[in-house]
Amino acid sequence: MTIGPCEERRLGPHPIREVPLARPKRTKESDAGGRERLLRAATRLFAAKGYAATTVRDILREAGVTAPVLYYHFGNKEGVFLALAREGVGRVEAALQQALEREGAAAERVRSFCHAMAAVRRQYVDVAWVVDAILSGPPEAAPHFDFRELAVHTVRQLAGLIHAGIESGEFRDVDPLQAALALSGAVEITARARVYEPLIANAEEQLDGMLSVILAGLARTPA
Amino acid sequence: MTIGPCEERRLGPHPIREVPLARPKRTKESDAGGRERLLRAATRLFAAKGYAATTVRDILREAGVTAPVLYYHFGNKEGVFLALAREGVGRVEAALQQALEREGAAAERVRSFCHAMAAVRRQYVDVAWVVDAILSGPPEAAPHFDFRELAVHTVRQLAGLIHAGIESGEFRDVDPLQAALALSGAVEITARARVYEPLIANAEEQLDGMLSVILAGLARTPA
DNA sequence: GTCTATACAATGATAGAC
DNA sequence: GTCTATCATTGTATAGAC
Repeated sequence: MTIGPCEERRLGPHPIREVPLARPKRTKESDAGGRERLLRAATRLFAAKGYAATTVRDILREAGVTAPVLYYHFGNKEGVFLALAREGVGRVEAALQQALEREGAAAERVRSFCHAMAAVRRQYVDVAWVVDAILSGPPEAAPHFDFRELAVHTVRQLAGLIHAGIESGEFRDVDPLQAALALSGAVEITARARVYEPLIANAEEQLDGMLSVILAGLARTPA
Repeated sequence: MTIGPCEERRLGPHPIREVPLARPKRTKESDAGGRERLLRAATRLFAAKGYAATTVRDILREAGVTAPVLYYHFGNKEGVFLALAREGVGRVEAALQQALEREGAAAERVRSFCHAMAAVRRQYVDVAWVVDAILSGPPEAAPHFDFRELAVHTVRQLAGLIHAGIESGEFRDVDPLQAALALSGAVEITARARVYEPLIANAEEQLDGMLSVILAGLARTPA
């Protein structure tokens, strides 16, 4: 392999050019106050480009407000993210709690819990991976935020459902945690459906198929 | 809920302070040339902080070289990432090809393929999700790189193994693709073991357990 | 192939008026 | 609560010597 200077396209300093920041485009019908608008804009942008790659100016332009509005409500860029993450976690918890309260056979309860996980994860994948990314490394420049706790708690709840199914004799005597992790894996794949795009036409349907495969392995009576 | 100014810690401009860039710390025993050193440093940093949050200066300091070395070899920051991603993909392909060539019962072949996937994913999770993140959004500031193709190809290979198991009568007549996706999910969970830390003591062992659960659902003869 | 020195745009954040 | 104007710092990238 030859060694030599890289000949690929060289760019001038800072390739990402921005439209000259003119008057923020606040359309007449836009309703919500600055706080809400900022939160929504930030969610869209963090999702599309990630936390670090999204600049404060990006958020301002997208929200149609000016800098002091952001700093007034959230203190700084990190504050925007934290507010947004907290809100997201709240909704996830609510959705899962609701799914947990459903009645029925263990297999059905597991199924609807997993679908709820997938739905909520699909809605917040992007926020999720941003938080995750921030958490995974060393604590440098990292907004401290407990997202792992939510993930772990969710798997535990799922394991609880499986444990109940074993107790009732509906499931074989497997390790509930391992089964719960396997099911979470299916949910995870669904949430990342974009990556497997050519393989997954209908994510919800595909998830149901995966759940069937795994639940067959849990059932006491062979399929 | 009251609305008011955010009172959380305000920071001066640019909280992340850098040590005044002095002479790069190139220890005497450091062997490799600039190219290798840069690649290794960038991998570590992208892994810890993500692509966007890692600055060229970070990479230079970590590698112990100066700016022109980077621009000579890779053209720009993106070039460093692409070089590193290409190298990673190459290794993944090699590892999986090797696992694919193993002989034995279908269940065993599936198992070792999944373990290879996990091993290689665990080694490159960070690069993987950086690429993934870059790919998922709209094509803004996105180095064009085909990582999805690798993921899809891998699932297809796994589905092939399962299909063979069905043909030979070892597995039930399930949808090979759904089974392959479910197995990929287990691998994915293992690769993200950090997130589920309190639940996963030994990732490899846990993966084996998950595979057992799923393979039980595939087996023709009940467990 | 690697160094010193530096250009200059974009960044996060603030002051102070209204 | 929101605006205009602006700051200091960081960011990517280059010129030119060796």
